[in-house]
Amino acid sequence: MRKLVSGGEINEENKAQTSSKDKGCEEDAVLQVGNGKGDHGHDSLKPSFDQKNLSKQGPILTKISSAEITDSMASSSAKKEQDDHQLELAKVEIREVIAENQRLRMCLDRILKDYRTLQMQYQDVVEQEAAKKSTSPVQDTEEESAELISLSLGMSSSDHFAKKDGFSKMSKKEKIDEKLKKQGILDLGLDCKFKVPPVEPSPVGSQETSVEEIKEETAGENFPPHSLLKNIVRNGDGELSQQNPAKRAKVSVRVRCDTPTMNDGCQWRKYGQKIAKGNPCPRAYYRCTVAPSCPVRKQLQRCADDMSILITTYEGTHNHPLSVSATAMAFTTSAAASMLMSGSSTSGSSGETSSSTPTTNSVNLNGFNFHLSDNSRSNPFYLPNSSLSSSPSYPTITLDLTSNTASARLGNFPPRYSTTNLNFSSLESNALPIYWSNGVLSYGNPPYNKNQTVSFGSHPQETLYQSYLQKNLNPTQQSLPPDAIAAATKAITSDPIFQSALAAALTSIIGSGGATPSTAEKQTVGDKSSQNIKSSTEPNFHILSSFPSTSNVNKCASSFMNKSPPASSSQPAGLTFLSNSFPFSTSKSKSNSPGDK
DNA sequence: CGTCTTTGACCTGCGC
DNA sequence: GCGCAGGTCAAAGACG
Repeated sequence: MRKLVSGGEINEENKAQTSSKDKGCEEDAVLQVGNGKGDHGHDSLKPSFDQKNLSKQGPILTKISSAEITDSMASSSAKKEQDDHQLELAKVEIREVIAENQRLRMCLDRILKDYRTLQMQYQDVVEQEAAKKSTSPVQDTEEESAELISLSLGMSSSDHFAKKDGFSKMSKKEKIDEKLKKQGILDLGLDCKFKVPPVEPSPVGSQETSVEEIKEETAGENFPPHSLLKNIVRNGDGELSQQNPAKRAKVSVRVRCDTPTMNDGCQWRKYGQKIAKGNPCPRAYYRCTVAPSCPVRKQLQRCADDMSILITTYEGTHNHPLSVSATAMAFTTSAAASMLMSGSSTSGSSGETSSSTPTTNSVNLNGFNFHLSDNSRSNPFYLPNSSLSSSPSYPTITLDLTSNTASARLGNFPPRYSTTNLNFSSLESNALPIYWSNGVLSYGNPPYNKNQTVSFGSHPQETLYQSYLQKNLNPTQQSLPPDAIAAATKAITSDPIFQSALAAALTSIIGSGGATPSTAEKQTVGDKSSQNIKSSTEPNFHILSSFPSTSNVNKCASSFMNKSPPASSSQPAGLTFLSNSFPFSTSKSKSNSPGDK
């Protein structure tokens, strides 16, 4: 409106006349042109203004052409359109927020539903247990449990066999825990759950039922809430296995890293630091803070020999959902721990004293050396100058991602064999060094070739979730005959857990492709093909560095976990691992991994 | 002001 | 029983 009477001169004078203190109002007036609203506040200003102009510069008013008026109208209409556009945008945003709200509500509903289901199952188990207490013989349950593998990181074989030896001595909670395990779920620890299809037709009817139920659950879920909630339900008694320090398993990851730490996707809070003997670098202690009650802890320490090597030791089982990147790491460590636990189980049942000579079983699989070493004696299993291995009561597995051939070593590993090299690798060229530099874990010599071919052996269906060591590496043997080695080779390569460990490790490593995490995350699904890793032999591990949503990842992960190895089928098992973000990424977020600041 | 890190003290297990 | 070493706690300070 003001503009209607404002020529160039008027504007100049107007500015001079309107005092500086009214500048804000002036701007408002201009802004409100065309709005048709809110002019009232400036009505007092306008009359005097207009009158002055009219009286003093009346002739100028005549100079205002119709074209100017048209322009003014046009500009006002343009502003109207702008406002309308903004309004539309706001409406769209509101709609999106409403939709998001609905999605979240549905998610919450699902969680609640699962919670209720699990609560009912828990009650059933409690009731069944109470009923069984009076009637069922302990012997049967012992045999059943012996066929199942507890892979909880933090549940050692000693637990298992202690229970086996004295099942009747177990507390009620322990029994429930045991019972839950019998329902077909292997607790892999670190929030990874494997379900165990019955190897043979199980005499226990409930097992089939539970497996079916779980299948049903997972079919419709974006993430495996049954395992999560079960874990939460179990948490109270799950602590039993985790709180006993002598029975906890540890997984160490050695990686070449020039940053203070590596981001494994979890949130950690530092609670202590110590100078360990034999290592000038202090050891830092971290606790998982994703969930308040999460028992998982980790230790960070630089290798005394090579300061560029960062040793991260994980301990415990997450009792909360993990991010995709954290899941990949947890999956790797838990799978490694499962190997460890399988080994521990072997020794636990044997009751045999350990040999005085430390021995090593070395497995080279496409560059990943899994060293199963006996360090139950004073011999440090892995790091001569590090006290990480000096705790003889903690079974520890070390995933070494630093050397030319990335390796994993099982510390405290009880089997008493002479050194056995089991070489599964037909593609030694894939044994490329892994470097952690500038917050990026690189695999192989740069530039990394994404189309690595990885062989994982064959016939995963031949051993069905049995402890390969229990089965093939009998601790009573002091040395392995060639056929035993072959059997062990076959068993290990065909063990799904072992494969999963490798696949997860490779997912972590290859998923980065040497790119920064942000780049990796930016990759679209269309890039999958370039990320796929083709296996020369079945099964194929399709490792995708990028995926749109966690739900897909979890669906896939659960489908993998639910995979029932066909007992006699020759159908190759195609496993797909997904990761939409690289687990080892540096983050500037304070809440992320410590040392990332 | 809340959260996280730092750091000395304390606890526990183990070997002698 | 004592000393050592690893692990944890908790008060104080730093930081955003």
